[in-house]
Amino acid sequence: MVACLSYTPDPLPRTNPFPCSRLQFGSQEALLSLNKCTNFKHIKQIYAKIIRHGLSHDQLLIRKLLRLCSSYGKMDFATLVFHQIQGPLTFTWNLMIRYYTINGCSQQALLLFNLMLSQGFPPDKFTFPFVIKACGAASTIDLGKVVHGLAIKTGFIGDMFVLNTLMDLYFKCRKVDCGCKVFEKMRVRSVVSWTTKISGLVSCGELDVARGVFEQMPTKNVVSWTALINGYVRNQPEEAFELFWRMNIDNVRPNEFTLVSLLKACTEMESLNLGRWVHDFAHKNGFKLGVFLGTALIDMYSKCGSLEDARRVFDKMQLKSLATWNSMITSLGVHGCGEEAISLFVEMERANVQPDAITFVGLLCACVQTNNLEEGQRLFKYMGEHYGITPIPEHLTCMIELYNRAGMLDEVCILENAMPSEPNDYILSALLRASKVYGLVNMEKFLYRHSGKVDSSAV
DNA sequence: TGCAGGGTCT
Repeated sequence: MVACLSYTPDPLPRTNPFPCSRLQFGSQEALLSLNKCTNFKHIKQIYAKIIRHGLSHDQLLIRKLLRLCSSYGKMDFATLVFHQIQGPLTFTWNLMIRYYTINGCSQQALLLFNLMLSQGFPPDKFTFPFVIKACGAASTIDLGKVVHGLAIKTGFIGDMFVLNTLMDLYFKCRKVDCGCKVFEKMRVRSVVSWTTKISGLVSCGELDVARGVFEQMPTKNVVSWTALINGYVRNQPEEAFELFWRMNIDNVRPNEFTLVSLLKACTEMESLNLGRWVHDFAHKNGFKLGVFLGTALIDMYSKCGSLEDARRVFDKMQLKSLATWNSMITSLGVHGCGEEAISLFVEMERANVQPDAITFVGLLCACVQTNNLEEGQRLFKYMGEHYGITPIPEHLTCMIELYNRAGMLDEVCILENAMPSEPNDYILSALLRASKVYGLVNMEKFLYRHSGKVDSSAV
């Protein structure tokens, strides 16, 4: 968390180290160069040039640079650049807070806000939504309440963006009453205010209340329709489609978000025909096969039983995200195509896509499906040694299952070292299966050591 | 510079 802020870069020159340079490189040229940047190395070169030509005081230029660093996920370099600015404007502080949150560094965002205040830089109406979002991302409702108080004290609480973000924070932290209170106190409400309340209630499990709020909404747009549709996907997928038809009658055009929700509903219903209909609808209505829609289609086809269609979508996708690769690898694995799953993983590595823990869940599941202990052991080792990925319960469940099937219960016990303090139900089930089959006394002891939930009669 | 809805996991 403190990594970015405690990062101590080599000192950079604050003045032009090449005052006699004859090169013509002003702010305009620097901006043009930044606009043409295609890789991070290029950004660093331009920054060096900015320093050399004494342009580092130009905050417009620096903000552009920070935005590029953020888009490349290079927040360590952005931190270095930011701390070279003498007297950053509130605008620039705001952007840094926002970029930290976007890049998953919400703690750094909050630390930077604290630094901003302690150095006497005044927050403005833009600062608060960014900071409140950081509180939400860091799940710190207590700090969120402090920021709420500060927004009141500084007079920015009347801003609709601040109120909408606050409401969202309270709902995301399951403080339904506080979220509703913010909504009630709003003098003016936008479609975003209403939609924030609807989606907030839907995550808090208050679907009926959310429906009531939706019906009261003066103006509905595609986001509000999709928020409600999404609420029905898991437990009442048919109702999600009913709402979709109603939305069409109301002449609200669905977007990619809507179709992804519908595909999830198809998956819940295990309806390949309906899934094909959504795919066809997307095609006929000119939707591009983007990463979200494409990945949702792969998942739907796979879970509805058509691995061939899933693979066809995967091959057709021009742009693939990590989730896309993971979805296809998992699909191959659960359909018993273990070798193909591993081949696709090799292809993924060749494409320079960095795998994550979920990739290895898919791969290890593929090994379980095909009873391939040797490959499972190799991948489990490779995951840690090559990628530094720490095993999560899903990996351990697969490994226990593999060792269990091979009758290697001593190996199961070795996994104890990697076991979380409170193994989840999947792990306990896998261990129980192992214990039940082989009736090992040691296993019973092991289970008792890790959970008070297990009844000895079940073993 | 801003606020709402989406994909991969035993």
